This record gives sequence, structure tokens and C-alpha cells, in this order.
Amino acid sequence: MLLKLDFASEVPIYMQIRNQVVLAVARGELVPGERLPTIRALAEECGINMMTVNRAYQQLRQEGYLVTDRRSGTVVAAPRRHAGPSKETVEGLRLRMGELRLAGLSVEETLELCRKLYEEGTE
Amino acid sequence: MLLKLDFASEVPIYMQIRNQVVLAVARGELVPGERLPTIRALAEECGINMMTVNRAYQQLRQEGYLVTDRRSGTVVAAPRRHAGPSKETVEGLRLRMGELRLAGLSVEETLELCRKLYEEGTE
Amino acid sequence: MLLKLDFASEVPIYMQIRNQVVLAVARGELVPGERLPTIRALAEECGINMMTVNRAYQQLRQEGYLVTDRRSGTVVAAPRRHAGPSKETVEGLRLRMGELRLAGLSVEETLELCRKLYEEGTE
Amino acid sequence: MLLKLDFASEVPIYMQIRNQVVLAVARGELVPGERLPTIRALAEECGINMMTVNRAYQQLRQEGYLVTDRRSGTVVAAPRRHAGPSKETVEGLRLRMGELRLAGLSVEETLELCRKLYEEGTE
DNA sequence: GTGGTCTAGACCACA
DNA sequence: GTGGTCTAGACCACG
Repeated sequence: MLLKLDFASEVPIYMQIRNQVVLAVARGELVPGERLPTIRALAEECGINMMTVNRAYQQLRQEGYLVTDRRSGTVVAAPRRHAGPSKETVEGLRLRMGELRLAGLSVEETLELCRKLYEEGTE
Repeated sequence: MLLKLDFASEVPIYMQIRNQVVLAVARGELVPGERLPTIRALAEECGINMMTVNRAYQQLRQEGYLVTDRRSGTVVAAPRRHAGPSKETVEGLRLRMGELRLAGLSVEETLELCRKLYEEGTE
Repeated sequence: MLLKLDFASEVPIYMQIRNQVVLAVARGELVPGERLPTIRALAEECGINMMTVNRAYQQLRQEGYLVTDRRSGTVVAAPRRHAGPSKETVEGLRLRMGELRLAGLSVEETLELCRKLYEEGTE
Repeated sequence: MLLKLDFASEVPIYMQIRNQVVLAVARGELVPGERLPTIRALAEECGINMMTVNRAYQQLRQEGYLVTDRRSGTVVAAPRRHAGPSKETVEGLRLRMGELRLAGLSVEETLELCRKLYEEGTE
């Protein structure tokens, strides 16, 4: 679990943790069933409050990315295929598409970028 | 300027305004040079405070989507080609790509969705 | 009188006019005794309000850069050597020196830049 | 943090704060990593509103002089060498050079003044 | 306890 | 009539 936290970012720390865990799962760096660090361990490693880590884990559980296992603590959830993207994901994506268009990217350039970012999780 | 604000959302109102203006420009509903409502008018129309609208406009100005002409108020900025997407846009997109993959969308489905959302601004 | 006005600037238009007249005099593009355009002419040429031009001229008269001549209207004032810089000038310069230092310029680089800008008015 | 505010000045209070913080950093009175007063504390100390201080800090953040650490508040940013001076700084300096020339200062006197002001931050 | 957000006013600078 | 600035509060998110 290599987390890169930017304490000067406008994105809350718990959300940075949430985002990086999602990306790690998507990239296959974290695999279903794998244990995550304990709240205490991760908090100490990053120099942040345990409450902050707890909040990130809670959010991830709520979104279905993590599950709590009685024996082994917090583990990566099994993939939920066919779940379909959440409303937040689609709305966020719509906004990014608009921003890319206004930044001057053609539809081809945009889709190429999307493919590249999607496939970061492939190999 | 039809804005739909969700006062219960955790997204700040000024950011909701910002996002909807970006999308309106991307869709061509707002064209370069077109005047936006005065901060007072928009505030009254939406039942919110002047300062909140002001903040949204400030953000949009800073991001280059709007310019304030000292003679005629706030207008849509000329499109800035070759600007390239901001770091925030790319990072946000990367996150969405990860979420879509984990939601079970194939790369083809994902790119199809991206194309559809991109082309909302095309017609 | 070639004025380049930026209507999107945060600097008020009357102040932009004032600044450009000062620089034109410093560069020798406007010489003592030379007539300036009438308020009406300059306002029309720039597509701005006469009040705005009037305010700029008033400011310049007050600072001693222009004088009103009974016969020929508004003309460039005779140079006031030994007047010494105004408090505003020195305070503004102090601020710029601080900004340059913090932007990473050495004292030599800073003085070289100052010399270059000063001598724009020389030849 | 000794701020001297002039409530009668035409320079907005938030800009006076901005300028004095820049000068304090340039003089080394504020060093990188050092914490600034909270917006509430500074507002109370100066007898002004929180929002006014907030605006000054926002501006300073945007210009890269401050960063807000989500854990510990607002601190002086690390110096950014190679940043180069902003357009505003150079334009402002050009104007001051013109004013000094018209006030009767020779190039030597001007550079001597610049050096003195630059080196206020040296010792 | 920190900054972020928002309100409901007010006064002023600018054009 | 436009945006810019400022006030004196309030509530909330974050850590």
C-alpha cells in the first residue's frame, strides 16, 4: 500500500485514500480477498489521524470495494460485474468529457486518452 | 440559464454552478461572447446569495471559461485550443476509468459511453 | 496615441490609460508640449466612455504629467527633474523587488531587468 | 505578524495583507514551512472580517506564496526557484521604472534604489 | 480547532 | 447598472 497523499490538495485526505484504493484495485495491485493494512498501521505510516483512515475504509465498504471479514479484517471485495456504473461516476465522466472538449481535444484524442487510462488496469 | 441546484448535495453550490456552466459551454448552449446573467440576477433566480454566484464566476474565470469585460459584465470566453487538459481533468478521468472497469464495463462499453457523453456537445 | 486596452483586466480602464500615457512620456513617444487627443476623440477611438478618458486625464494632471493649456487643450507637462519619486512609486517598487526575489531572481538579474526596463525610455 | 492596515487607502484590505505577507516572506521574517495565524486569529487581531483574511490567503495560495496543509493550517510555501517573475510583476516594474525616470532619477540612482530595496530581504 | 461554505445585507469603484 | 469589497454572523466538513 503505497499511498501518495497531498496534504495541500483541495481533495480531502480520506477521499484521496479512497481514490487510490479504487485505482489500486482497478490496476490489479490489490486483488480480491487481499487484506488491507489495519487502520492504525495505515494511519501511522501516513502520519495521519486514524479517524481519517477509518472514514476512507467506511466509504469504500459502502461503495462495495471493500468488505469486512470476521477473521482477517478489511479485505478487497470480489468483483461485482454487471453492477453498472454509479450515477456519480457517469455524471463525473460527463463533466470530464465537457472539459476535454473545451480544452481542445478532438473526439479521437479524447477516446485515445480514455483507452490509455482504462488500460492502465489491464496488464 | 437553467440551473438545477441540489441544496442537499455535498457538492458545494458554487461548484454545481461551475460544473453546469462548463457543461452548457461544452454543449454549445452558451457560446463564446455570450453574456451570462449578472451575479445578482442569477442569485435571485436561484434563491441563493450573490456571493455564492460570485464565487462560481470567479472560479470559472480563473479556469478560463469566462471573462469579465469591464464594460459589459461577464461573458463566455473564446475557446482556447492547444490549452490541453488540466491535471485535475486527467486525474479525475483516470479515476472514472478505474470505477467503470470495476463496475464491469469492458473497454468497448466504456469508450462507447465516453463517446456518447463527448458528443452531447456536438450536434 | 496607440492605446492597448484590456477590458478583461483587473486594472481599471482609466488606470490603464494613465499608465500607458506615463510610459509613452517616459519613452519619449510623447514630448513636453505635445497635444493629447481630445477626450471625445480618444473615447471614440477606443470604444469607451468619455467619463473614463476624463478620469484618466484628471489623474495625470493631478500627478503632474499633463497640464491644461488654454489654447491647445491638454498637453504633456514639462519634465519635473529633482521632483523625487512619489511614495506610491517607491512602495510599489519595494513590492516588485520582493516579488522578483521570491521568483528566484538574483540581485544581478534583477538589476539587469530594471536597467533594461529603465532604458526602454532612453534612446 | 505585524500588519499595518490603512482603512482609508484605496488599496483593498485583502490586497494590503497580500502585499505585506509577500514582503515579510521576501525579508525572511516569514520562513518556508512557518505557520501563519489562522484566519480567525488574524481577523480578530486586525479588527477585520474573517472573509477578508480568507480572501488574502486565497490569493497568496493561488500565487504560490502559501499552501494550506489540511492538517496544520496555512503555512509559507517552499520557495519556487526557476519560476520566473509573473507578467504582472514585470509590467508593474516597467511602470515604476518609467515613473522614476520621469521623477528625474538617473539610471544609476534608480538602480541604487532598486538594489537597496532588493537587499532589504538579504541580511 | 482548522478552514470551507453560505447568508443577508451594505457601500463603493467603475463605466 | 455592473462587479468589487466588506461585515457579522452561522453551520458544516475535516482531521
